Amino acid sequence: MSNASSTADDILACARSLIIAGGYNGFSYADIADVVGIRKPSIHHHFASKVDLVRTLVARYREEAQAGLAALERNVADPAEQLKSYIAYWEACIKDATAPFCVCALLASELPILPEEVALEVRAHFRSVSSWLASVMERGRRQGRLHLSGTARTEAEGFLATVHGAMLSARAYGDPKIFGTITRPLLDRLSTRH
Amino acid sequence: MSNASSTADDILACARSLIIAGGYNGFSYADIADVVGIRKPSIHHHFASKVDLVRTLVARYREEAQAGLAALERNVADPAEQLKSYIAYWEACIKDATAPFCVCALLASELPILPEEVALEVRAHFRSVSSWLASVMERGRRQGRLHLSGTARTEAEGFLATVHGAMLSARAYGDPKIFGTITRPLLDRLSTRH
DNA sequence: GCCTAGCTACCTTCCAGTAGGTAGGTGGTC
DNA sequence: GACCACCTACCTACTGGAAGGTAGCTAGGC
Repeated sequence: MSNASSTADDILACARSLIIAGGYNGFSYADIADVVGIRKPSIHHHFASKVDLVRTLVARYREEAQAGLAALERNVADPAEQLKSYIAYWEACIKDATAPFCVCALLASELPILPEEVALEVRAHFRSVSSWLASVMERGRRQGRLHLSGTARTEAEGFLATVHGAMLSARAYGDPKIFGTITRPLLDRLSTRH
Repeated sequence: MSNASSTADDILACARSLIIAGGYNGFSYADIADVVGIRKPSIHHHFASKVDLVRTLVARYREEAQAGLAALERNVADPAEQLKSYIAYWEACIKDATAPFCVCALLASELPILPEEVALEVRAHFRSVSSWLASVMERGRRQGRLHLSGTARTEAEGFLATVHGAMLSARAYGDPKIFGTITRPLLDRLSTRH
């Protein structure tokens, strides 16, 4: 194992950024081949089909996301600070434009035409992020660190939706700052010291 | 004029629902031809190119949206009720599944790979809806009918983002009810009688 | 006689995917 | 250590089909 065959990783990384730009039908094997510096059919050596490639890509994205949230749980004690860090992460992604959109949020918008195997992964991502958010909300309320208007679940869904919408607005306006403009009041409203 | 040539309208309507399902690259002329009951090249008689078709489609969508908002201004006096009606409109769209997503919100997610002519229309839609929302927020505050935490502009952007995110969540969970679950607290928070 | 709204037939380009080959490396066995 | 079997990671050449689009025809209406 170790840092073995980086080509497969390069293909995944390239496909990820192409999906972030234009979704499942927004890129081709030829696009990847050009960037990675490999011939088109060689991609099939690493991933049997496009569905296989994207399913793997989303599965890995989900692993990274889970790992990121787990790290947040370990390193940040306060629920309010956890939400702030989550927002700050995306704010940084959008600002430096490396990955200015959640892969699963983008794919979710195309769900009706997505291959079922990919769709399953995308739906699972929404469930796991929203249930993490709900657990943060619940803990924040118990500890008196977050002020919830409704149930933890409702607050979590509203939070996630606003973050996704803020990504979309940042893209639509071509202005990274709008993400912060939208999410800051969201955090303010939840934090107890208002 | 009058109810002339419905074929062009049929093509636009069909393309619209296909775009709502999977975005700009999620449909082809062949798909439209199948549904409309026409041969593929006949579409070119009505729309010179795919870009032309989609640009026309989005322009018409924008006109309808503007007309809808104007009707809301005419028929509903109270700003809080205007927001409620706006939400109710989308809730109905999502529930009966005829057009469960905003055309421009979906296209906005693919902005980086959209033809420039289409991208311009999409960006314009965001600006006009958000400026309408801002004017409703401002009026609501002046009339003491809406309780804003920040500026009218900020509230409008947050409102729009949450609505878009709620559409996405409804799609991701395959559950129309989640749209209401997310947007109801949004309205409650803004309405003065909380 | 011209316009409208279709049609068939065709073009080029691109798409994901396949077939079959090669160069270089690894491990096993006599 | 020579030979062999097998593997990985690519390659070239190609296929069938779908993409958007073009050329040129025809039937019917004002």
